[in-house]
Amino acid sequence: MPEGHTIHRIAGQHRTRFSGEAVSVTSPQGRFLEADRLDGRELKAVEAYGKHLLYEFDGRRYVHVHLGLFGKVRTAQQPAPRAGPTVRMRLSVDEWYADLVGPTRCRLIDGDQRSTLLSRLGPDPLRRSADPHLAFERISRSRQPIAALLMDQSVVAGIGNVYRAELLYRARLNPYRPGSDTDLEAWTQIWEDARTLMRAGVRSGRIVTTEIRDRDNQGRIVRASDAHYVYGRTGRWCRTCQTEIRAADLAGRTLYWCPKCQR
DNA sequence: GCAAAATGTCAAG
DNA sequence: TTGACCTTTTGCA
Repeated sequence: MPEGHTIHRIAGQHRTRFSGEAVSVTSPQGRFLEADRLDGRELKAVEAYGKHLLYEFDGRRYVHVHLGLFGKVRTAQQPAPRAGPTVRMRLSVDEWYADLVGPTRCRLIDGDQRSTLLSRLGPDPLRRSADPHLAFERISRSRQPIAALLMDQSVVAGIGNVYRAELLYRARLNPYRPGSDTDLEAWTQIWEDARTLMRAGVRSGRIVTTEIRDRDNQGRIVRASDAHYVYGRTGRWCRTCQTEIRAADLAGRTLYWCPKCQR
């Protein structure tokens, strides 16, 4: 499920498995009408920016994919099973196929539209060239709660509801503090923490923010409830201070925090 | 078997 | 601020 780490993970896999080849592009569901125009063309590159995924084909044409809340990509070895009516786009090469299901966006765009899209995104902690100061300029001048700013993709690209909650907890920051209360040192710490956690997310394919390993000594995947400090832990006890974890609605999304650790 | 919720975004009012 | 959109999974009868 999709925060920035998921998108970068998919981009990496698809770059390796599909780019540099002539790719069969189809829309079994029929709703990606432009699939025909790309079918059999060479895929030049695959890039992730925040939560956006871009497949570049000849002539600066791009498939822009956004998974939204429910979208998924399934990548596996051939032979591909018959595609059901929910598969918006299928990519196929000799060895691999990938099915895109339930995206909020899947459309063909040109270079100008790509530029417009990228211009609306803040720095992405998963991209080497990202400049955290661009985000700091927005945050330090805003009276919006820091929790809202971290979710604003034009401020920082790629952070979602889980990373937001966990980053604020790890920084011991109250989510309702105005952005303007954040000094550069505090922001730098959050940014570096985001890079660390999100890179680990790209590697493992899951969000683990607690100081545990992805797998225990027997190789079993740790329980999801053990992987987070506050996200999804409403009514349970804070690992650090035993206070009850709170949840509230902020701009239509559920915010989680520890009222004692994050004063 | 169905309702509700989920790691998201945008447009309408 | 609310509703629409897209799909799968979970929890409750």
